[in-house]
Amino acid sequence: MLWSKLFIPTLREIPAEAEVPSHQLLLRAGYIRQLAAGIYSYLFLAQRSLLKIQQIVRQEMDAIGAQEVLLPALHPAEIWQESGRWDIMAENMFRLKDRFQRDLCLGMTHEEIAAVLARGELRSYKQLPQIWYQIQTKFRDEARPKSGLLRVRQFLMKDSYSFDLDQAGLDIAYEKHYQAYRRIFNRCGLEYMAVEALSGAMGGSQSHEFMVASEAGEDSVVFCQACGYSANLQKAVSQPALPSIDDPPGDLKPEPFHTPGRKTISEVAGFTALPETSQMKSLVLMADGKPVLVLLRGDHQLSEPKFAAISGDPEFRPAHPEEIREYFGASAGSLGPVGIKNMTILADRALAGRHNMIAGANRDDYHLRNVTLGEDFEAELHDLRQVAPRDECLHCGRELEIRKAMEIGHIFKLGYKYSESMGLRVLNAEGKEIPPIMGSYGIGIERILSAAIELYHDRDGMILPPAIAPFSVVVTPANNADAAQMSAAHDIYTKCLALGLDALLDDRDERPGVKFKDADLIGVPYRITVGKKLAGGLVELVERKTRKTTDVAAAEAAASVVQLIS
RNA sequence: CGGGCCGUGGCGCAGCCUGGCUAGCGCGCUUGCUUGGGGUGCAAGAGGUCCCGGGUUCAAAUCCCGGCGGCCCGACCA
Repeated sequence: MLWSKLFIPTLREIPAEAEVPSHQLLLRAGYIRQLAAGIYSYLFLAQRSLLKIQQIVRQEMDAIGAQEVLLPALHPAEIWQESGRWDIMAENMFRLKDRFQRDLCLGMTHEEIAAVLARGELRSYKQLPQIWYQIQTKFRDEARPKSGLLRVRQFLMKDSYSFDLDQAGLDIAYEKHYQAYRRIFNRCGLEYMAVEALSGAMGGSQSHEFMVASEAGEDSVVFCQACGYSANLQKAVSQPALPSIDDPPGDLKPEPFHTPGRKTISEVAGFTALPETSQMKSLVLMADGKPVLVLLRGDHQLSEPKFAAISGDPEFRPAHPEEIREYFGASAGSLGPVGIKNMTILADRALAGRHNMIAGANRDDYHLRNVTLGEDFEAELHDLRQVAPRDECLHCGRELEIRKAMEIGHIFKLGYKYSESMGLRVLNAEGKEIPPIMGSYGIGIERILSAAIELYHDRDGMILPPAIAPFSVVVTPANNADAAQMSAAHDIYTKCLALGLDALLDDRDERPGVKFKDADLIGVPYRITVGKKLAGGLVELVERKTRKTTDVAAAEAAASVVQLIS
């Protein structure tokens, strides 16, 4: 295509609202424009790149036998009420009414719709397994859209749904997706990790997230360089770093002492001259309307997802001050497990085997020393803590690393949640009605582009992997006034097209500097510069990523690019 | 939902605190000349409901009240 005819509105300056690199560059390079918070128009370059990504996704989904469909984006409320998610999705779902005042919503995901389609059509085990996928616009009324295309209210998702006769079948569908996702992200040129993840509001048993390490990400991943263990911080497990000092020996009895005004762990640690690892942290949470006392080592943080899973109440909340006073007779800051009989006590495993620790005395401004789990009080032991820096890998002992990351894909073994709630049934070989088992698998299309930009850019612009760049090569005559250069550039451009390259001819009547800057900005992987060396029959082949420049014969230029890309 | 910042030609900003002439600068845009290997130089132009509504005042971009919108932090997040 001829650049002079295209609408590629590049900006010299960074729009004030853009913070993260991908957002800044998408705006500057003329890929996107904002319509409202979390809602963007995709201009020519973005659309071109997104179509390439979608094509890769399609090819790999087709390769595992998945069938492309297109489900509605507009859903009647009843479907979501059946699964119970009409309420669960709360404010995150866009809702509207039709002219008859019937409730509708815009689809934020499609488990329900896929299940409804399946229950109307699937009758026999002979029709299984099935994998249906679509690439479609999703709508989510995010509390806080941010970071350009990273968290938006309308976006493209490849989502697929598998239906199998039994667990073994689901395992196969899951593994197929896992491998297909690896191929997709590899082909898109991304460096990524597949990590263990929580299922969240999706429900289900097993789940992996595909993550790209980036400071712009909103998640944290924990991983082990030695054995390859990796998990979302929400789910990760670890061996905690040892306490800073040994516990006092002996079987000592709890003993109250005055701690005026010392409420936080660090205040009590300072006051007692004992490290935070010697303190017992007491949290009071309300789960299913009942109080639960949670105990952690002083330096540890509660993992809210783990507590939600253990308590069975995803809607749990911290107890209010009045409730704490009612149950403990003291305020937060002086709470502890000794003498507490009126509620469940959960203790983190890091407290097992510890002796003579410091805990609140359930009397304002008093704490107890010499508190020992199993002797002075009883508690259920669970993994309740969030992995912290310096923790060790549970599998191999190596120190774990924690990094910020962005999610680009997520796969779930759903189990029977939707088949049962939505009444999906097929006859098995024995003629008995059974619910199929489901899986659900998603890829954020725009996030692949955003992640690639976050990973690969420099101060001049994007450095897109060739597979997802809007163009593979740009042919740039340095001087439009030079008829020989222009004509040679045209020839090379035509040859590129003939060889199947996505080529762009920068025929704009601009100074060479402008053309070079723009080419760098929009991230075209290769540039063929037709300039003064043409007199000697040579042109320059420049690799965007390395800036490496090679002189090649004008007649060979197009073929050289083909060679580099394949 | 809590906290913070911000709305002034297409973009980046100044002016506002301390109200006052015709709202200014850089970039971009148009035209002409010039230049032609990393955002060329010169000249002449076009382009603004100062987010919206109300109030105070002789006078409001500026002060006050109320909205709307955008960004960031936190909470939330399949």
